[in-house]
Amino acid sequence: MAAREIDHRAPKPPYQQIAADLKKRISKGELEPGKPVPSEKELVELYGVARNTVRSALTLLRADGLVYTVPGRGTYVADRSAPAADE
Amino acid sequence: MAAREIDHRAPKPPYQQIAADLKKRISKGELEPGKPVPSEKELVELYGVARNTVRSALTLLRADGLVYTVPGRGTYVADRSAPAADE
DNA sequence: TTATATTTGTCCGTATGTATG
DNA sequence: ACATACATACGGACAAATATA
Repeated sequence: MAAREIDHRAPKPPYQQIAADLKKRISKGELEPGKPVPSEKELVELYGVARNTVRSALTLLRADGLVYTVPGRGTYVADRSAPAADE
Repeated sequence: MAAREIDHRAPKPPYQQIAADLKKRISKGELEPGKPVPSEKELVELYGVARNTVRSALTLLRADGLVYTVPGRGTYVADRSAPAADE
């Protein structure tokens, strides 16, 4: 998988572009429920941004309930049948 | 107002301690709805942490709908009658 | 138990951009 | 143009959780 392009001069900041890209990959089924999203380190290399930027993107996906994270293990695509609204 | 103490060795990380402290001050009425929370710069000096740490705390309060932020102006205590669940 | 590797969690310092007044 | 305040990003560091050897 080639590096995915991030436009640092686009109106949308990189962390939002990355979040949108990952959302698309999830909705397309490229990233399947229960399976891990690439590690932060891999996403850093994939998008060519800093780790904090990747983490900001993942924070958005978590807020949307699209993924969940297990410390020390990784971040996984959430199961649609278990929506995480709030609480 | 003396510096508010943050325990860097406590189980809760500083940004959570700060969020909890600000929540308490809001619930006590020390920080009133519609009125500004201290600026990030002031919170940095008050708690003796980095700006990013203060911002992490404010992000939690925003997620709880307790405060809202206006770029270039400041962060304000939300009005309880207008709860911001999501969207 | 200890050690090591991987991954996420937290924090710091700094730089630059955007919005407001 | 300037000052203030928040937004985003970079890079680096160490801690904590997990898994494996």
